[in-house]
Amino acid sequence: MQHAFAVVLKDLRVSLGISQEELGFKANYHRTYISQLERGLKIPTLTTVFELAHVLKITPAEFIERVQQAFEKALSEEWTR
Amino acid sequence: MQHAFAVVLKDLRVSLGISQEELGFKANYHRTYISQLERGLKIPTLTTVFELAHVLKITPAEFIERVQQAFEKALSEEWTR
DNA sequence: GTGTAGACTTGGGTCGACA
DNA sequence: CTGTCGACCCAAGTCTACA
Repeated sequence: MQHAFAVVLKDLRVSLGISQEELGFKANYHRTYISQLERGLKIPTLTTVFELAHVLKITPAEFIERVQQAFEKALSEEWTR
Repeated sequence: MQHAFAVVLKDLRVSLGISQEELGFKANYHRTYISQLERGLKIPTLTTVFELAHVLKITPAEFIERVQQAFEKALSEEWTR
């Protein structure tokens, strides 16, 4: 689940063509924290998700939906193994 | 924003007709913590949102969407004052 | 059944430095 | 530009108890 969030976050950031530094700066989070999020080392707070979504130009709900899908996909791949 | 989450959480719980105790039990969180969430004293982690959504029989994305709407509504009411 | 208080542990989030 | 380390602070989440 932390991993699902991590992947989606990185995908969104890369597809915007911005760096971790830039994302961190715009969302008011430390550069190293973004790094930790993208590696699934930390899991954000709801408020953090809202801030990140804002910078990533996506609604929080859409953001979560993608996490959900990535999560379920990971689960189904577990099952079929 | 914490307030928006609080309201939505309480609404969902009440509409299911279950107590804070029961919600806490089913989602594996302490009773008093649910109380704090519903009063906007604490803001949950993403994983917590997922667990709560599960017990509340709603998808995390829908859950967040409702929070979003409650949040924007609160903002617009600020504006028009 | 819920609010609140206080004390406690874990993990979110910061920050500087170096590869 | 990113990963990682280590130290730090504060908020998430627990738990007991009493109104």
